[in-house]
Formats: sequence, C-alpha cells, structure tokens
Amino acid sequence: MQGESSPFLYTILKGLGLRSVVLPDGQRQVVSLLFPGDFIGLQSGLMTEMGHSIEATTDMVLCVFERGDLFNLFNDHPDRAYDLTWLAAISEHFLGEALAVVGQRDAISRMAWAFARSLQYGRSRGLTTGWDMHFPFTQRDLADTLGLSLVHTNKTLARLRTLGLVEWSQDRLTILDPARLFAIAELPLEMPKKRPLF
Amino acid sequence: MQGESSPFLYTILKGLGLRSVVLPDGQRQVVSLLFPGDFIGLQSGLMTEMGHSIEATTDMVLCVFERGDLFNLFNDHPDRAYDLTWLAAISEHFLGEALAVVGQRDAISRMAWAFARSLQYGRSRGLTTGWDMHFPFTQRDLADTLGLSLVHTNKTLARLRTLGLVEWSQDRLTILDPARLFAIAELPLEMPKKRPLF
DNA sequence: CGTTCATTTGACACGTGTCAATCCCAGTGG
DNA sequence: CCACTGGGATTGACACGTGTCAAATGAACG
Repeated sequence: MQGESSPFLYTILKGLGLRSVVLPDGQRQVVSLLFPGDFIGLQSGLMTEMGHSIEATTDMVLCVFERGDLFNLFNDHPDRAYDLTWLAAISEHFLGEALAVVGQRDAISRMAWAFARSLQYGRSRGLTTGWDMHFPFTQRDLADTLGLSLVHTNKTLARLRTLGLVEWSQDRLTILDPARLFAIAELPLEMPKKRPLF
Repeated sequence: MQGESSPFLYTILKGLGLRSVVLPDGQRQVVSLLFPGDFIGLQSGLMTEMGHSIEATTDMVLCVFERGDLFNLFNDHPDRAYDLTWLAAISEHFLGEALAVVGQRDAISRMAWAFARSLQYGRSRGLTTGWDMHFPFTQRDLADTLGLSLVHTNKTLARLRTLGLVEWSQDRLTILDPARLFAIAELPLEMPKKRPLF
C-alpha cells in the first residue's frame, strides 16, 4: 500500500518479495529484493509523494510487530535497538552500492552484479549453499531493478546465457561460471562455505 | 578514507560535501550531497570492497563523536537512540528516491530533480529561504550524482539554462522558474515558508 | 605568465529504448 | 478434450539518448 503509513513492521520468515518506488508517471524502480531474514517497515514508515511499496513475489510468512512497540524496545532492550540501527545502516550501505551500479555500469555488468549479489544474499540466509537458488522473479522485476527496459533486459540475459555464465528458467537461477560472472560484476569471488554463517 | 572503518561519527555544523561510492574500476557515484545538519558515519562504518567515502567540498565544521560512545547512547538515552534510527530510515528513504530517479528518468529530468531537491534540502537546513542558494559543487560532482557523463551533464545544464529554468555560476544556484522546473522533476512545487521549519 | 582544473562545444559512435510481432505456457471455460 | 485467453518471454528493425573523443576557452594560482 504505497503512500500509506503502515502501523506494522515485519520480519520475513519465509518467501521472497521486493521493495519498490513508483514514480508519479507510473515508472517503477525496484529498490531491493527481499529475502527471509530481511526486516521491513522502517523506511516504509515514511510516505512522501514518492512512496515505497512492498510486494510479495511468493507466498510469505511474516513476523509482525506493532510500530508502537518500537519505542518500548528502545527503552527496554537497548542492545536490540542497537542491532536494529545497525541493520538500517547495512541496508543503506547496500542501497548505495545499488545506486552506484545502476548509475555507472552498463547492462551486462549490472545484471551480473544482480545475480552475483542475489546468490550471496541467498547464501547468507541459508537458501542455498551452492551455485543455484530459487529465484521466482520476472524479467520485468529484474528490468526495474537494473533500470533497464524489459526488452533490453531480455537481450542482455540472452547474452549471459550464450556466454555460458548463467541459466535462469522455471524460477531457478544457476550460475554456471562463477569466476567469469563475478569478474564482469567486478565483485570478488566468494566461494561457498562448508557451514552457513549463522 | 574509503575502505577504512572510521572510529568517529560526525554531525555537520557548517559546510557542504558529498558521500560517494567508488567502484573498483575508478568510476564514482555520488550517493548524497551533504548539508549542515546531516549525520555521517553510520553507513561508513561498513567497509566492504565497495566502500563509501566522504568528501568535503567546502571547509567544514564538524561535531565529532566517538563510535564507542554509540552503545552508551543507546543505554542512557533511548529517546535519542530512537531519533538516530529514525534519521537512518529517512536517509535510506531518500536514497531510494535517488535510485528511482537515476534508474528511470532521462537526463533533463534527473537534473531538474537534483536542483529541486537540493533547494528544498537547503531550505530545511536554513541555508536559504528563497529560490537561490550556495552550491559549490562541480559539474563532475553533479554528473557523478546523476549517473551521466560529464559532457552530457554540461549539455543538459545548458538546456536548462536556455529554457530559462535555472542559473548556476560562481557557486550559486538560482531557480528562475520554479513551477516549470518542479514539473520536469515531477515533484510537487513547495513554496518557501515564512519561517524555517525548525 | 605558464600550469592546472573546470567549463564549453562539435562530431560521431554506440548502447539502450521503443515498437511490433511471435511464441510459449498455464489457466479457464465451453 | 479442446479452443480461448492473458501474461511472460523472445526476436528483429529502427529511433534516439547518451557516451566518447578531441579541441578550445576561461578562471585560479604560484
């Protein structure tokens, strides 16, 4: 519900979705993909003329907090409040990276970045430990994430496929050539850990 | 100092600057312009391979905090800690808007947006009450903010000038035709208030 | 009075957007 | 069981916005 201030905050327990900004003329920019473990609602509490909105891509299970409880949290559990602020800082940090990629890189590099980061993110949330993961988004979602047109997104994807770097069909994303993909994304290659981080 | 974790946090008391991300190949993306009243350092505490860095454009006067004091703040002044988190949420909100503009809009619209928002921001910080303000950035800064090349930034600026919408020289930005500029930026026109907000 | 950096301008190349048609597939209803 | 429908994916042709290259001008500074 873009433009309305939700009285709730959420943590995603299960499911995937996305957070987006819809401009007055109807153009959509996906601000971030949402994975289990993500905390939503702080930013969305601010609804200006350019509001954020949340979409569930799959069915989701959420942990719901009342916004009013937030102040109590700060009073009773300063360490948790500290963690919360830390989370906000982290997410702002990643947003800055997204802005840099969209602002400075060409299509193929943006897409490589999106795939590489999504996989890393999915790993840190325990969605996968290998080079493939559930990725139920549409090409339109990806286009709006990267600031590209739908058509050009499709053609760029075709290039990545032809190069043998990734495969993406039936809601499943597979990175076939991690080394080269991460090179294009200009991200350091990060091999899967034997054990999840947490 | 990109890539290093500063042990300090800052509030800007005087001066202007910018926060940017420098990609591995040297490309720079300005993440936000910094005005008096801005709080810096939370995001910058996170230094990954794509680090944020801060630049002072003019001489600045800062209020310096030790990062170690932050935890004490959360213990002793939960209301202040709450405000701090709120600030982080606000700045993430604006970052989302910036991403949307860079991702979805053409050059002239991006630039109109940057000018319009800068003026609004400057007003809320008491830098001006009219339609002009001190704006000591270079065209390169603006180009890196909007995700445009330097040359094209210059030509787009020339168009805005020719249209009689803005003037920008000698570190001073003047909005000559607010109504039309805000229309191009697709932002609601906001007239100056008699009194500052705070 | 040179050096350096910011700004400005023109010509041209190229990446990306737009338009339009087709294909594919899942869901739906006859 | 089979049209029929609608949304996503795919492809080609073409237009246009933006990037790149190069050169000139102007302003600040030692």
